[in-house]
Amino acid sequence: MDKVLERLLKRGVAETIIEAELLKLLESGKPLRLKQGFDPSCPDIHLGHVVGLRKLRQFQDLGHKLILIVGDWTAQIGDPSGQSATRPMLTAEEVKTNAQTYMEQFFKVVDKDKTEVRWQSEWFGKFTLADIIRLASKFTVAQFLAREDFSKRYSSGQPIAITELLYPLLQAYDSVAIQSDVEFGGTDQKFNCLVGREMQQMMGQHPQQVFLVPLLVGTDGSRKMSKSLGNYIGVSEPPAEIYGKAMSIPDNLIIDYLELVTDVSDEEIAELKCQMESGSVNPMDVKKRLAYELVAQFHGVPAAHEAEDHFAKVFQKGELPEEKAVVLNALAGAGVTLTAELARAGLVKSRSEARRLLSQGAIEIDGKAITEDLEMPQIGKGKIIKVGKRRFAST
RNA sequence: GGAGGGGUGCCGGAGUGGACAAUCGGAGCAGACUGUAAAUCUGCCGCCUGAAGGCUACGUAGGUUCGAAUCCUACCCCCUCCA
Repeated sequence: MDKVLERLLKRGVAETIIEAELLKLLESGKPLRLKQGFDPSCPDIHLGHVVGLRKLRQFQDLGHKLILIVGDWTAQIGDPSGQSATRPMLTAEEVKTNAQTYMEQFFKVVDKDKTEVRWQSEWFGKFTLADIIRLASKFTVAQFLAREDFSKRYSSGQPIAITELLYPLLQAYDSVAIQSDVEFGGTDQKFNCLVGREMQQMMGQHPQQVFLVPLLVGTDGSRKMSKSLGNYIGVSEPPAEIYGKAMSIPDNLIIDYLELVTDVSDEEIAELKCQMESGSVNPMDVKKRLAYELVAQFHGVPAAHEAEDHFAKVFQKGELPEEKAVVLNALAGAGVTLTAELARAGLVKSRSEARRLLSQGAIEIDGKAITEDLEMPQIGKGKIIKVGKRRFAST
């Protein structure tokens, strides 16, 4: 196997089905049709998605073509791999704006010129009940119960909606509709992708290969990265935010992140790992490298330098940040207190929260903790206010 | 169609007439310690108020009561088992 292919098929890959066939396809030189789905109910892309998207990019760089499917029909069902069976139906308008947001972020990683966007409604819009029955008739309940998620819920008495059984069928049919050669997804997509293979075979197509990437663990260090768990790093977050969040991940995740979402070479990663284990390097420094790489990837090198400096200054040396986005109104009338102003500016959820933070010594003005709620005119202009660990405002 | 169980705060889950803004656990937030790591310890964890206090909350709507998450009535929703 040549070096490029080896890297493509080995690094940051959980499983390929069937590897030998995929390799043969890649070596044949034929441009492949890569399939990636997009759920329009959740338009924001985070690092967890990036793992797969980077792989797609690597395939594209070898001349293959991505077919991005907007799942405007499956979105109405809700992917059973989460627990939430029911999802609000989206209006056509919402789907459209979500798709736009998604693609803005998507093409930060993926090559737009080698991507074709298709909507499920192109084919499902014409579907009839007869079509659905025909699809469903090819599968059995036993097959679906083989899927871990379903079997678990079934045996523990959790509900499984009929529509959830439909989900894999629809996703599988997408593969038929676009004549997919390789479907991409996280390991939680394995079942759906395999149904796709079967469906294609039934329809007289060559079954697609399946390329599964590992699920990235979120910043909390325990659960998979997801927006709803709040343990994610979004690709369109501001540089300082990405840098800061990266710095807050547990040490044991550093290597995984480097491997899955950066271009740092295997050799270097191995070395860093070795150094961390032997204690010859502070894991924090490796983490800074990671944070830097991430910002550079999504915002460019200059932004990465800036974020690095900012972090070192503000958090390591304890200096105050120069300027911050949130500006409080220092000229508010007498009687307008800091807590009220913080709540108004959206830095805290409520005045109660602000007061709580205050009493815990979590609010600082120019680096000095305060415990009393001051009125804005008392604070004056040009001060830096720090709330908790990472919220800043200025007057 | 029949029988039974249940809907409580972000989640899980106690509570079965007053002491309940609601035990406890998890998540989250903050402080100490640090490397904005982990672990640990401490505090907070509906909203308004400096506080006393008030307001809104235990599926929905009514009712009983001095007083209801707790009792009654109706309605909505969910789950399990049998057919």
